[in-house]
Order: sequence, then C-alpha cells, then structure tokens
Amino acid sequence: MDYNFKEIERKWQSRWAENHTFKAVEDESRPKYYVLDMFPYPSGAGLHVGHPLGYIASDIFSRYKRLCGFNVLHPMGYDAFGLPAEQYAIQTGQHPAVTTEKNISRYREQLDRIGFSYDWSREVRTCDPEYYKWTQWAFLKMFGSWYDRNLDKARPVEDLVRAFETSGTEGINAACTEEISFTAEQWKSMTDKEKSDTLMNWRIAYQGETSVNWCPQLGTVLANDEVKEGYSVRGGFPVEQKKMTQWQLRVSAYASRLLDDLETLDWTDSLKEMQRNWIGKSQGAEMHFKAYNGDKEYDMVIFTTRADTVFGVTFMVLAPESEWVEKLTAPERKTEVEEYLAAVRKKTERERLSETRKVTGVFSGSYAVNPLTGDRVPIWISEYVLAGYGTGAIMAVPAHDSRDYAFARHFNLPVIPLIEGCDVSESSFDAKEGTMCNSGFLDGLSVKEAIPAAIDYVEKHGIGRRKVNFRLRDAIFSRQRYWGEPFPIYYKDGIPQALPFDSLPLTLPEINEFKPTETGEPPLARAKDWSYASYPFETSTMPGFAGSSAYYLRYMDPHNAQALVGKDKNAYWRNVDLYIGGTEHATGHLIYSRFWNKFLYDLGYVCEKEPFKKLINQGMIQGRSNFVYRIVGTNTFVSCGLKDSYETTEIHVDVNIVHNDRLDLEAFRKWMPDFADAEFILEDGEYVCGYAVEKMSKSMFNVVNPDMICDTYGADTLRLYEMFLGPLEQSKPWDTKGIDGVNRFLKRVWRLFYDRDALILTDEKATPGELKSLHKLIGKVQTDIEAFSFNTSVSAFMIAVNELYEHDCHKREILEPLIILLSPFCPHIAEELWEVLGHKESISYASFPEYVEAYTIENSCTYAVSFNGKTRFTIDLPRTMSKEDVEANVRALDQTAKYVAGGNIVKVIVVPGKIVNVVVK
RNA sequence: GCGGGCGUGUUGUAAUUGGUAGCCAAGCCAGACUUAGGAUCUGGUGCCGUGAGGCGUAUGGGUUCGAGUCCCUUCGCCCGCACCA
Repeated sequence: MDYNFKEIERKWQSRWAENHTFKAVEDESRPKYYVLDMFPYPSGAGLHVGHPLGYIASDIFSRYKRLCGFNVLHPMGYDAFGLPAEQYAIQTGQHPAVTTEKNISRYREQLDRIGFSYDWSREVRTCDPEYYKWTQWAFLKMFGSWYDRNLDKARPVEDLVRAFETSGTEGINAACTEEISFTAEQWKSMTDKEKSDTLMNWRIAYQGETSVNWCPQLGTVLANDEVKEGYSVRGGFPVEQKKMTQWQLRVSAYASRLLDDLETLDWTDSLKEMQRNWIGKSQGAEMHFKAYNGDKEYDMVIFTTRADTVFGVTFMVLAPESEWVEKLTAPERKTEVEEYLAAVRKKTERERLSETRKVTGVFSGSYAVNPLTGDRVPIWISEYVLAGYGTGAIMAVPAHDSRDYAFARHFNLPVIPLIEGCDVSESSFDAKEGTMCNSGFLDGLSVKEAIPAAIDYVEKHGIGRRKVNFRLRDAIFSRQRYWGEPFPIYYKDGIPQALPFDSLPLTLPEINEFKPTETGEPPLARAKDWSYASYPFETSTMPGFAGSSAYYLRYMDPHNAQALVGKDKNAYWRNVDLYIGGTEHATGHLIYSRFWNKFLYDLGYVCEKEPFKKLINQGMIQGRSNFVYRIVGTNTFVSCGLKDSYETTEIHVDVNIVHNDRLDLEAFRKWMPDFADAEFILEDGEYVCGYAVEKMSKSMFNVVNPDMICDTYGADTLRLYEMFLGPLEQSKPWDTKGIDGVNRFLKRVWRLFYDRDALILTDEKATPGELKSLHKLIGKVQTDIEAFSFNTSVSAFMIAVNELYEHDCHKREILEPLIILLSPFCPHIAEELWEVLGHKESISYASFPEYVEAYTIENSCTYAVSFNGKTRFTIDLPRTMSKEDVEANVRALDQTAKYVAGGNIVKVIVVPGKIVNVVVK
C-alpha cells in the first residue's frame, strides 16, 4: 500500500469534524491553554501559501499542548467588516454581506484542507449582529465612562456628573481633551446641550474636533495611506485637511499603563520597542512665557525636554493650527500670516510629512519674553511644529536642536551656543553631553545635571512645572462608510444619546446604494426611517479595529446573549497564552486591543490586565517570481543563461508552470494565446527561467495556492515544508523547489510501517541504541516546540527516520512514540498510522512521550575539564572507566595537551552525580 | 537622522550557546534498478591542491588555550520610527 495522502487526509478531516475532536469545553480539572491566531480578513483572492504559516505553527503548538494534557482553546473566526467588500459593492451593487459570505466559505474550505485543529463551534464574525452587539456594547460603556487619574481607572460618567453637581471641577483629576474648570453653580446653569458638550471633554468615547483628510467627492474621511500627493488613490479626487467632529477613543488616557505593562509581557523586544516608540513617553517641563501682541499680554505655554537650554532661546514657534496663532498675529502681519496658513492648509498630511526638510514659516509680529533672561524674542509660525503634540508651541534653541537650527539659518535668526567648545557653524549640537556655558546659574554643570537643575529652578520660581508627554493620540473612531458597525447613538435635539443596552444590536439598515449621498452624507444617511423613536441615528460607522479589539474574549463564550463573556468562562480561560500573527499590527490592533482590555478590566468585566501573554510574529512569506526572456520583436524566448547575447524583454511567467526554474514549454504555450506558437532557445535542452523575490501577488504570477500543494503533495507535506523553510519569525520567499524532500520523508515514514502491501511492524524489543535515538529525539522535539524552533525539529525527525532505515527498525516500541511526536506536525498521516498501530481513539488523546534522559546518556558520562577553576570543555567517556583511564584520555586530547604542556593543573569533574577530582599533572 | 536585527557552501538553513563549522534538505555529479518516471536506492559534493596539506563563517583588528558565537572598525542588507521639541 502506497502513502495515499489524498484518501488519508480526506478521511481524517471528516472524522475530526464528525467527532468534534477539537471542541473545547471548560474543565476545572485540567489546566487551560489558549492559542490564538490573528483572524483573517476574508479577501476575494483567497489564501495563498504565505497565509497559513502562522496558523500551522499555532496548530502544531495547540496539538502539542493537548498531548501534554492541557485543555486547549484554539478558535478561529473572520474579521469580516472592511473596505474591499464595500468598494466591490459600490462598483457592482453586490451587497457586501453577500461578497463576505462567499469569501468566508472559500477561506473555510481552504483552511479545512490543511487540517487545523480549530474548535469551529466557537467561530465568530465581526459582521454578525450577535457579535457586533458586543462591539456596540463596549462602545456605549466607553461613552458612559471617564478616566479618573486619581484612581488610575475608568469610572462611570454618572460619578463625574455627581461630582460636578456638588463641587464643579474642583478636585477632579481626569484624562480630558482640554483643561477646563467650572463651579457647581456654573455646571447647574448649563443647558442640556452645553452639559453634553462639556462631558465630551471627559468621556472615553467622545465626539471631538480633529484634523482629518477629507475628500469631498468621495464624501469620506480617508486614512493617510489612502491619499497620494494630495489626491485620493481611488478616483484621483483632491483631498484637503479639514477640521471635523469625529467620534474618538481616549486611548491616550491609558498611555502610561500601556507602556508600563509591556514589561509584564512575553513579546519580542523589537515589538515592545515599537510600541514604546509609538506611545512615545517623554519627560520634560512645561514653561510659561509672557507673550506680547502690541500691548496685549498673553501667557504662552510650551513643552520642552531640554529645560537646560532655555538660555539659548532665540525665537518661539507656533504650530499653524495652534489657537495662539490668532491671538498673537500682529495686525500689520495679518495678510502674510493668513497667506501662510492657507498654503499650509492646502497641503495634505502626507505632503507635510514628505517635505520633511523643507523649511517654511512666517513671522507673527509678536514677541515673547524669556522668563530667565528677560530677552525679547520673536514668535514665528511654522508647520514644523505640530499642533497635536505638547502645547503646539515651542521655544526654539537653534544651537542644540537641528530642526530649530535649520529654521534659524533659513530665516537668519541668531544662534547662541550653550555648551563649552561646541561648534555650531555647520550644524546644531544635539547630543545631551558637555558642560554648560552662557547659561547663568547653569554654567559649569554637565547637561545631565543641568536639565533637572533648570526644571527645579523653573518650578521654584513659578515659571513652569515637570511634565510627562506622550505621543500616543486618541483614536479617530468614525468612518463615513456602510460596511462597519453602526454607532448605537441617536441624536435628540442635536444631543448624542446612548441607545439603551436592551435595544442592541443596532443592525445595519438595508440601503439601495453604498455610495455617500449627493450632499456628502455617509451612505447610512440613505437608510429610510432609520431612527430611534423618530430621533435620527448616527450615520457613520466604526473602523476596522473596533471588531477586532475584543474578539479573543468572545471566543471564550461565543454564544452568550447576556454578556460579551460570562464571568465564569472568563475566569477559566482568562487571556490568550499564545498569540501568533504578523508584525503589521504592532501599533494598530495590538495597541487598541490592549486598551480595550484594560478598559473592560477597569469596569470589572474581565479578570486580566493584558489580553495576550506571549506573542510571536511569524515572518512574511514573499513570492518568488520567475521570468522568461523574449527577444525583442519576436516570439522567441531565450533561456536565462544565454539572454545576454540578445536584446530581450523580461516577462513574468506563472510559477506554477515552472519546476526548479525549468520552464514547462508545453504548459507555457497553453498559458496565454500570445505564446501559443512561441519558439525557444534552450541551454542543455532546457529552458532556464530567471527569478526574483517580490511580494506575492497575482500581477507577478507568483502566487502559490495551498490547495494546489495539497493536491500534489498533501496537507501534511505542506505543513511540514512551511515549517522546514526556516525559522518561523524570519521572512523568506516561498520556493516550491525543495518540497520533494519533505514529501519523500513522509513516504519513508509510511514505509516504516508498510513494505508495499505488507505491514512490517514488529513487537521486537528495542535495543539501547534505538532507545537512545528515540529519547534524544523526544528531548529535541520537546525543547524545539517550546522554543518555536520548528524547522530544527523537522530536521531531527529526518535524522531519526534515516537512522531507523539504517537499522531496518520497524519496532512498535520505537514507532509508536515517534508517531505521537510527529502528530502535531503532520496530523493526518499520524492519525492513520496510529490506527494501524491498533488505536481506536484519535491520536489527539494520546500523551506526549516521556523523555528519559537515562537512555540518552546510556553508558557514557560527561566529564567537564577544568582549568584554573573554570570549565574549559566537556568530553564523553564510558561511565565505567577508571580514574586512571579518564586521566589518560583527557591527557590524550589534543586540546588538553596544550594545557598540560603549559605545566598547569587540570582537574576532571564527573558530571552528573558526585564530583571526583582527577589531578592530571 | 534615530532605534532594532542580520551577514555561514550553488540555494534554504544548522551548530550542545565559547569547544571538531557546514547537521537536515534542495541542487549538481556518478552509479544501481527500471519500458518509462517529477518513482526508489547507494555514493560523492565548502574552496585550492594529484597528494600530504593549506585556506575558509562580509571586512580589518582585539580578548581567549580555543571565536560563526564576545568586544571594537569598516562595508552591505532588512525592518520599524521619523519634524514628538
């Protein structure tokens, strides 16, 4: 009987489905382990061979953990709201729900063929009303909460209102959009609308004005990557910067906790570093400068991390969007300033970023007074200062800040060096080192001493205070789209109101067209009679990250109609032990999810502070494209090695008709009508293609479909090969060349059991040598899996099987554990052989073989050779060897001879067990 | 510019973490069995040299009895951030 992977894989996949083999049920008697994949967006293109890489790794780990006795939760679902389905709907009229449904079934088919051990009874889809009910619920909770900095947690808004009623903003220390204060009386005298607007300053989900990329023709806000050179990527319509009122999430309130709790996570350093940079904590000081526009005096506040350089301030700069601009523009400069602001406003965010080094700016006509020197310095306006960071205004120290330096040189402003011996004739001196000069009371201090000394001084004299700033911004939460979660918000007399919980989910209304309306309203404005008690609903929808922020919680209790997740279920599964996914979510999903989790934790809905304990980023699999070379003006193609003798054009060729870089000529002629009568110039009778590593995409003809691999080699080969390709976390090109090696390996595994049709399994006792190999393998596979070093364990399997062949070993005592070891990697063949071995139950219920070290060390003993009290190297010698023989052996070693020749004492320590000192000389 | 990572045969990679560099595969070469084979099996394969031997982990230096591994220099590649004051 040959290894018939097609039959075996079909058989076991349907058996697992029928028997619900991987259904996870809460079980207090067993430890839990939660393995999660980042759920996919089901795109129309289906899966290519790169997508399942992480899924295979997590599946191996899940199956391994199951063998180790853990109750494993390993679910899968779909991130199903999103732009492509909506764009497709606009073009074709096909409802996004229909497209999405179709794509999901395609994904499911493809996933099933690879033999994953998902508990499909827990599947979630973000576009399912039963699911997004809880996305809406969480939003309402955020709308109904504020962040109390005194307790460092989120609290219900009712508490805040009560405080306002008794004592106004007195004593409130909370995360807010801007610092405002009022008394209880003032609060009570506000209208409902005013109260609502005021509370937005504190709510965690709030409406606020912010600057966005607005495309009038498309009628929507666009993300930065949807805009190119001031025009929309789709349609090519002009895009402008516009201040708009949008729903936002006060993620910034959690900045400090998001940063600190990174320490508790088992993530890679690079990923943690990315998040640290994104959160961007910087410690510095806020300082007050008196500013004068004519005779009007203002109190201007700036943020700086370099308080020590205040003696070198030669001008001040405001962000163009800063509210100070209006106050500090002198009447005689009004025209120039307005021209500048208009020019800046026309630019997109992208343009502002791409023109990084171009210096622009305008003088406001006002002056500020340096609080330490009393010097009068001009106030400028420039786009290099960002409105959204700090106070939107800076003190400029050109001698020690390269951006200020560039500005000063461009506009011919003075530069005052503050560090002894620094040369600022060509560039600024940004390093935080050296000794201060020209700096009054700071002279003689090192920069490191001067920074705190300056802040102390400033605090003592009431000029400013210590301040920590974060770069992390609040997340813009509304999109002018159809295919997303509707906001559970309606407007009563223009005041946003929360929909009662029992009215959730608020489902997406049917509309006849998915475009924005003619008047620029979001598509949902087309919905007829869509209102709550005749009050109109919010017409924007939530962004993609809304649905993916808490999905890992929903898997714990996917069918609960009363709660996002039941308390008991949450208490059992707690959080994700292992999360595998791409690094592209480092500063998106992985931040939002952590924020969302912490918010729910504050309110007592979840029991863990962090959602994902351990996180692994699988590398990306790139495409490996092949090329043919057409001689210009002909239909003749020249093999790669000869192409330099001709004038050729390089043409992408479908990698599926190329094997080991050799072109299948017949398939090529059939591939496209143009090539039907192609002629070839061969080398050594073959057509050799060129290649390049590129992104895997249809247009490069380098997409390899996992279905195709499953057809020709089987899912087990695919799984094993993807792991064998290299370290999980490394990016690498897919190259089908080489897959024969692992396929051959599986056939050999099969032939350990069968010689043609005859079962050749024996019950013979295993020899010590065979046991040694087996237990070495067990130990290796165990450590490798736990270190996610799957490529090396595949090699170890190959070595082990080669050895079994050498000894012609078909012993049950060896093969049975071997099959269990293999089962996480290639579960189908393992199940089949497990059945051949006479087992009735799935191999998933087997136990991981116990590693017995004694077998591996067997009769030998490791000796550590020490020299001057330090272990130098180790040697393996028989355990029975006498002291004298050990001594002689050590002396005989080349390396040791060198020591001995040096006349020093060599000690031999016996490990493990008792220590015996052998004096060699 | 800042931060992180990497550099080993023709190719993907490995190296008990400082201890015989190149495991396991791919490719290539030779052979066996075959009507045939994208089948199976055997042997060879870092470079130079007929050989003994010599040289080899991007580069140059250092530490060490011993360096792919640790430290410094230079070069090259990849990733992330990028006017964050």
